[in-house]
Amino acid sequence: MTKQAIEIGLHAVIVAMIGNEPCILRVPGSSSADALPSGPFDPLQHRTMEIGLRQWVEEQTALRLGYVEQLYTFGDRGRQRTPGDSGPHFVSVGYLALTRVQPEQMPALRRAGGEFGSWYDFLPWEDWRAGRPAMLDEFVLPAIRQWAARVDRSAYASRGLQPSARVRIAFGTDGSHWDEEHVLDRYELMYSAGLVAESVRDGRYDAIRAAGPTGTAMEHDHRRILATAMSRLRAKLKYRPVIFELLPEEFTLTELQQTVESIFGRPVHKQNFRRLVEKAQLVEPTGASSNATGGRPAALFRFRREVLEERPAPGLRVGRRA
Amino acid sequence: MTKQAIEIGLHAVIVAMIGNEPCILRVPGSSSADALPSGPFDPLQHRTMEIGLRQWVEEQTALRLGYVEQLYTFGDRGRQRTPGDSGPHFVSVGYLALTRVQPEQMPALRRAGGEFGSWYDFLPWEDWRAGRPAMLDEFVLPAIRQWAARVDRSAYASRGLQPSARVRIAFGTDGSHWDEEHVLDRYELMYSAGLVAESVRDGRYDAIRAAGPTGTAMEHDHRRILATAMSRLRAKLKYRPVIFELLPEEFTLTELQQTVESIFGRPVHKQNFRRLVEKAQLVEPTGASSNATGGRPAALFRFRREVLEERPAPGLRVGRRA
DNA sequence: TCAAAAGTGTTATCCTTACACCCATGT
DNA sequence: ACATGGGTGTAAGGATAACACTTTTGA
Repeated sequence: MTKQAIEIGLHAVIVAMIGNEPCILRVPGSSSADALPSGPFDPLQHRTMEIGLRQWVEEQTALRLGYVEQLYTFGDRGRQRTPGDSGPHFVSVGYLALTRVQPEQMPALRRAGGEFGSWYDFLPWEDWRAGRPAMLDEFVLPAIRQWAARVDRSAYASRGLQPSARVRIAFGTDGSHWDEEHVLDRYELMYSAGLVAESVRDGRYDAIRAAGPTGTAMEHDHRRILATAMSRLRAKLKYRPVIFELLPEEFTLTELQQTVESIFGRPVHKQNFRRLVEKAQLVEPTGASSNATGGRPAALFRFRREVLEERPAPGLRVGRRA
Repeated sequence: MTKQAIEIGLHAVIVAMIGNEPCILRVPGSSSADALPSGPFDPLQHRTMEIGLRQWVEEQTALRLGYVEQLYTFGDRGRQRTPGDSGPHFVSVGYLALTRVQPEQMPALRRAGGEFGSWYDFLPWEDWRAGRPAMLDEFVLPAIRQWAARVDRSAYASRGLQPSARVRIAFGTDGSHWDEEHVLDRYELMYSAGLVAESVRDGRYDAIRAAGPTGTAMEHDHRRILATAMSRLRAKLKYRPVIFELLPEEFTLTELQQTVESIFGRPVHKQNFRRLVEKAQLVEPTGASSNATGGRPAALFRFRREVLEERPAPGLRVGRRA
């Protein structure tokens, strides 16, 4: 066993709702691109990686993290492109973390270099709340189909599905439907097809057409980690009540629905959503109501923590279509 | 950033069917306990950890791995208990891998030190194929309930669910049903309650009653990694056709059903299972039939690889009950 | 002819989806 | 009164779960 000087980096996708927008904390990267907040893991100081992560995030940002979940560990040599191959090597562990932000926390964050921005700035094609994004048909799909047709049956496609089949499933074309959980597949296909700035930067031979409105780039593979986090969170919502980690203590049903819609990136059906919430006994009325929005006042609810003890998989299994 | 000499270990839960038993490859550990096969990750040699894993497994065992999936990364200092706190530290990455074994491969494996054994040797309470295991009511549940009652409302239970609620959900008592996917929760509760040999070995203060038929112990936290792998595989089967990685090219529907039952550790309903397989168009008849079992000959089928291109989540969504 | 396993047909129930209308408040 | 968002009832269709019997072979 050759002993390598390996360093472990922890990268966090820290999600919070700001207004109606699902946002992530971003920091300036060492190049000009944005980066995810990250820190080292020192096994001398912290018993587990999650404890280490919580500590440096809370120290540097004063945010209290709620739900935290490990996403994936990348050991790629290509990740950190040091020219030549000696020197330390990196392994990075991605984490998803949910939190709440008060407006008064923002200036302190900004002084520390961080800032919350909509996650759809980075992956704009994932936002279907106002309908199917035009960029898909105008730019992404034509380009990616062309790429897929070119590499189908090439060495690249030797193992597993043909690229064009992967495109069909990931992007919901030709009879498949758009599945909001396939965020990572879509990002990876776009990367392979040279449709995001990162593929050009990484010098992939396929990167020949990176131009177009394909979102803000990030350092290293941080946008990939973000895509992983979105996939996981969108999936998780359906069987765990983590959505309440993003909401205030009290909220209206419409706020709950809008938060779900923001995360899923698509509208959901109002009546069915409410029936679902009611049947799952996820919330209880506080008795109070809110007239903040300028129509009929809405009843306020709170999360019924007891469901955790009552039901095996208390999530929001919202249906496919709005 | 303090630079630590950290080593990355890759640990593999390599699953294959032998007869009707789901088996994992086990190797002798450095103490007397069994261990999972593992190897170092050297970023100089391998571009990604998965490539590294495939290579040393294939070199050492001559097994060709099919589906491979990363499970979880542990960075615990407590894992490798070097007395004192200097020296190298370890991070271990767990993997699930599926393969097929021919009988003629077994002697070579054994010479290399490895051997396949039923995964239920390690987690016997997970096997409900012949009905609810008696050990649950005779030993596990009384002991674990006693532990839960004792630590409820103690510091241990400060965050999240009360231990007794966790027990209720994980073990399906008091109105909950047994969910075959909760393998990891059950193992972790048993570890905390001191019901497996590992908790005694690790010197946990709760480890006071480790005695009883709670399966073969493993080195370090390998049994925990196995539990993670079982959870993931049982969940995965429901939406990805990975079961076919464990079956021969041609198989009867009963063999398919028995393989699913072995992995899930419970019987499934025959007619509904067949209807499910048919509706999902997962298999096609080869035309041939097999009279190996001593009754009416069974038609042989093969996996229809095309489903991968046709359906978004082609798995075996078998129902809850037999 | 009987044991052993393969293979099928039907129904009740629940869940999902889709539909459109009434209600309470502020301006 | 009207605009704005809050809030509900109902029915069709499909999926799930439960039921028991017939068929084909080898011994």
